[in-house]
This record gives sequence, structure tokens and C-alpha cells, in this order.
Amino acid sequence: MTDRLTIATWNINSVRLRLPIVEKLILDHAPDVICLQETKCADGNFPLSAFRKLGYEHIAIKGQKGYHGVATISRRPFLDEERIDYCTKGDSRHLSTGIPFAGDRFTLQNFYVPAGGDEPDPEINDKFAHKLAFLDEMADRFASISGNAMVVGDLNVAPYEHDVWSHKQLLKIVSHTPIECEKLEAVRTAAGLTDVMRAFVPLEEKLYTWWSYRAKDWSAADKGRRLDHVWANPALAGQAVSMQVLRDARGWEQPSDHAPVLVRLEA
DNA sequence: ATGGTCGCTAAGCGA
Repeated sequence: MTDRLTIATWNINSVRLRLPIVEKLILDHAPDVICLQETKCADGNFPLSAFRKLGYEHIAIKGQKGYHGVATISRRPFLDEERIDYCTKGDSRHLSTGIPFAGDRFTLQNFYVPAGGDEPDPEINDKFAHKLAFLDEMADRFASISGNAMVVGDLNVAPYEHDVWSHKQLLKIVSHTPIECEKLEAVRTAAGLTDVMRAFVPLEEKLYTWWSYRAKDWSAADKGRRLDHVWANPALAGQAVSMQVLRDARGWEQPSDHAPVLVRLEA
């Protein structure tokens, strides 16, 4: 009996404002599990009933008022839930859920890594220091990951040359500095995880998930970055049969500055 | 060209 599961990850920059386009994602692509970041919504204000009406009865949230916030919305029941307060700042940036799949299970970790501010120097920029510490803590914790695992979310680092529109022009821009790229790679390899998006798109090809609101014409300029990621242990990654970045969603009505990423599993 | 645009929550912060 073949099991199939489609997972979406999307930084939606306010779940309440973006409900109409999350609904469009659901109607167009019918993901089984949706991982959202930057929900910007206290738990008591999360639009649970809107998602339940669309058939997503299992909703794990970790929100805070005004900033950050992650949510995992599912048609399948969760086997367990865990929330880790990385850097013990009280930020809502991590949510882990156990997902039943193909007679087995995997742990789906939904992350919103700190953006890190503008100045790429931890000595003078606390936000950048926080980002680096967050990545170091991820690497520490990931060293003991076991079982089937998938990591998704806005990791706020575009690690490879063709994850940005201009490698040379972005080397000193937060999200593509060498130290961040090295640390992100250390996180992924600490757990032995595969970069699922890059398994479908060769390293020589451009791959973006985010385009700034500030561009006059984001699509024409196409100065994108791949800030969103999907990683999995090799066995689970081997069950991924498709991956797509829904670039069109960046042009939907009142869009997020991130596009959703969809991965389909079959086993 | 050191700007530009968003969303929160009510002037400034974070992205």
C-alpha cells in the first residue's frame, strides 16, 4: 500500500493577513501538512477554525504577539509535539511534530531562524550574534538526532553560490556571508541530513524562495535568495518524488515576500 | 544611488 504525503513550508509574514492566500495554496495544491513561519500572532488569536473548516484538524502552534511564530497544520494527527526555546530568549522559532507516514513516522521540525539584522559583525550587532548562536545550538542539538527526520522552514541563510542572484555582491550581506553559510552547512551535516531542494535542482542552477518587497518589479529584477529549506535524513529524502517552489505565489494578491516550497513523499 | 516596502501595533522595530 503506497502512502503519499505532500508537505508545504511557507513564511507567510502574518497568518491572519495571509489567510486568503494560504487558502489558495490549499485549494491549488492540497498539501497534507503545512509548516508556517512568521505567523505574528499570539496563540489565542490564531485562526484555528479557518483551517479546521478546510480539513486541517490537527494544528500545533507556537506563537507570540507581533513577532516570529511558527505553526504546523495537518490533516494527519500528530504523534507528539515539542517546542524548544533556542537561545532561551522566549522567542517562538521552533516547533517539532511527529508525523505518521508509510507505517512508520518522522519528526518534522519547523524553524524560523533569526534574520540577523543588517551588519554582519557579531561584535557590534546583537541580532547577528543571536543568529550565529542559534545556528551553533542547532548544530549541537542536531548531532543527536535519530530516526526519520525532516527539517523545514525559513533558515534565513542562502548557503550556496546560486542560492542568491549575485554571489559576489552578497558576500557581505547578512544571509549569504561565509560564516553563516558555513554554520548552516555544519547544522545540516551534524545530523547527516540531505538538502532535498538541491537534490531536485542542480547546484549550478539559480534557486530562490524570497524576493524583497522593496524591488520595483520583483519578478523582472529577480534578485532572489533561497532562504527557505527542506532537509531530510537520506532514507526519507529518498522518498521525495517532487519538489517545487511556488514562485507564482510571490505575485498573488497581498503576497508574502517568501514563496511556498512543496515536497511530495511516496513510500 | 546607502534608498526602497512591508506588518505589527500604534512611533518605532524587525525583516
